[in-house]
Amino acid sequence: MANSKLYKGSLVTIILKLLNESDKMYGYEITQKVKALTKGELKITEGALYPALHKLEAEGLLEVEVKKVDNRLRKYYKLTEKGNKETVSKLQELQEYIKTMQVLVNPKLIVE
Amino acid sequence: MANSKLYKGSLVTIILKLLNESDKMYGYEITQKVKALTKGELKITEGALYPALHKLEAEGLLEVEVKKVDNRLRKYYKLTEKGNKETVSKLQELQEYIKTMQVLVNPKLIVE
DNA sequence: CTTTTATACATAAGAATATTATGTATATTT
DNA sequence: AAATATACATAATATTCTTATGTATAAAAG
Repeated sequence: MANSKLYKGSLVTIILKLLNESDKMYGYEITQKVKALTKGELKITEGALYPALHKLEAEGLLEVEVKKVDNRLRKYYKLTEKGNKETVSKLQELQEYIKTMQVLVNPKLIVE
Repeated sequence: MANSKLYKGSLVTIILKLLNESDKMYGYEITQKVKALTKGELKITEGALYPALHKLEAEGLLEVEVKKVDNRLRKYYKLTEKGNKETVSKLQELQEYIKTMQVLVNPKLIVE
């Protein structure tokens, strides 16, 4: 997941936001979408993604629908109502994080 | 360290940048400085800070000078030359991270 | 004047998150 | 025919942090 350790902790935010836009997505699709959007800068590994999806489902933030396409399984995930709320919350946290880090790293600027 | 998991991975960047500005600081001073700059939003825990400082020292990014002030020990840390270079690198990574996350989270905006 | 809070270090046990490696299976491209 | 892409999954390990605990001195509060 990129050369930077900063991405640690960001995966759930990314998953939720992508599902928030695309209505429903399957795991492999998420990895490809992230790769494309970031021009290869960020690669979601399967060992991180699938356990994360399972956890979000167990928490009731995602619901699954299994489909067979071209004789292969796809597990489509979509946000529940709870998942939508959590998405908003996670995006706010991201904005807070960015603001706080800019204060720490550019202490001479006042960031509104 | 705040309510958000996003800070995971950011501690080294914070430490290096603060030392880059203040010439030398001791551990407790770092915790107080971060608390003050972020108005209490971010609190560096000792269980995270001290091992991180020891690791940075072991890697040759920091050097230590022990002083006794008011009959109490202080371990002053300052950046080595290698530490200065790493600071620049970590700050670039932070800017990259923020840019990438904004692409993922605001895919309709083009971020330069 | 005694207890609490602040200063200042440290480490160990455990939780959380991700990497790396491995496995299964089908479809497509070389 | 072999390699790559699609699509899922998990186990072992690494990394980072939280929580809890420990030591010790100084200052503030009751």
